[in-house]
Amino acid sequence: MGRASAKKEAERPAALSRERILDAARKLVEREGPDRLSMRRLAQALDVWPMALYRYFEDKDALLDAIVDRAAGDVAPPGEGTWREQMRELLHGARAALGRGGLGERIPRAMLTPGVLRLSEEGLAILRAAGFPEEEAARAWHALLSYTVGSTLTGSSSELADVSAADAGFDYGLERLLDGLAASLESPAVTS
Amino acid sequence: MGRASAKKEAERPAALSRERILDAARKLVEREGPDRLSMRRLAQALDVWPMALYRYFEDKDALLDAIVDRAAGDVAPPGEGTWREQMRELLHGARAALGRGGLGERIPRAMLTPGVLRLSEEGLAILRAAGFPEEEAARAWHALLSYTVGSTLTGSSSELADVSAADAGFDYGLERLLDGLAASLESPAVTS
DNA sequence: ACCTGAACACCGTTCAAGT
DNA sequence: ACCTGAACACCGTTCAAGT
Repeated sequence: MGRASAKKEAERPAALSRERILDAARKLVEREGPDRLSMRRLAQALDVWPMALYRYFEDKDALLDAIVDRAAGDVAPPGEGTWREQMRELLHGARAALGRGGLGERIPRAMLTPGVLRLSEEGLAILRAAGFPEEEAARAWHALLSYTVGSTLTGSSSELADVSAADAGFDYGLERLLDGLAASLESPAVTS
Repeated sequence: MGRASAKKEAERPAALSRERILDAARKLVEREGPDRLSMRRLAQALDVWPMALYRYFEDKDALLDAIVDRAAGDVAPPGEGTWREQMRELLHGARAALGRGGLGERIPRAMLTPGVLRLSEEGLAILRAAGFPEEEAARAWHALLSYTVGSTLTGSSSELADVSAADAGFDYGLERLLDGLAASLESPAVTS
């Protein structure tokens, strides 16, 4: 960084960086949809040749993983409240972050990136604090995340074009799932 | 069909048809994954030029919709039993059918195809028979389908490579969701 | 170290024929 | 009616330079 002071500011269009590439990629995905994201188009948006991107990301999959990573990492940690309130808050955040541009379907691939791991840790912590034994907390989190990811896909479907209807649909199922989890917390099953 | 008897059987490699194309496409997706399905490769597998396929499907999306349509249509209708047993059976079938080759993420697009509509009708019928009012049945089905679709994605993730573990994970969340729905059936909420 | 060019091996799809 | 060819406008990515 800055090994010799540039003669003039803005002489070069700002050096490339993971950060700058991810910002541009996100913008492109949000504006034109995930199908329109190509390395070539992204490079063009950054006024750079396509191959320049490969110095920062191994390939397109790595770039998409990084987008999901950052989106998940940006989900706000829940505030004070009961475990149900906290879980609701966390998953609403996740749904909003992953819904943009069909990122949900890429979650499985990116499960082990820092951002997604942090999100999962947050979810697990809520469940542990609620009293779920470790193993059941893991299963409960998996169920909640699966439901949320599934909802980002089916929720953008044609019959639920209405955003608030989609939200209400998500909340209905989430409350039922939380009800079921709460019941299992009160009277644990003998097995499983 | 057969406007003049062919001089010899197997003189021509069997005429193209939607059925034959779909069979080949399914085989390709199951064997090599959905990313490997291209119109060109599919045409090659059928020993035909790429453009021949376009006489049977408007474009690649239409072909993929048809694959999902047929997969959903092939899900066995549930047998006798309680509504929970029937729903379990239906969704296990759906999960198996959609899990093959990442078809789940294409469900939203194909929501209005006959096969997926039939599947939804089956699910709604179970819920209506269980006593859910029409509107709540629709929401419950949406939740159950979202969870199932989400599970086909997250279930194939790295940490759950073990199939039986993935199945157990799916069942855990499904039972919790069914518990929650059953509870709502017994004591309906004032609103929602 | 970082970016450029050209090239390779693919895509989906249009359009104008062939039979 | 059904399939062929060639072509167009794209892809992701490798490789060998340039500065």
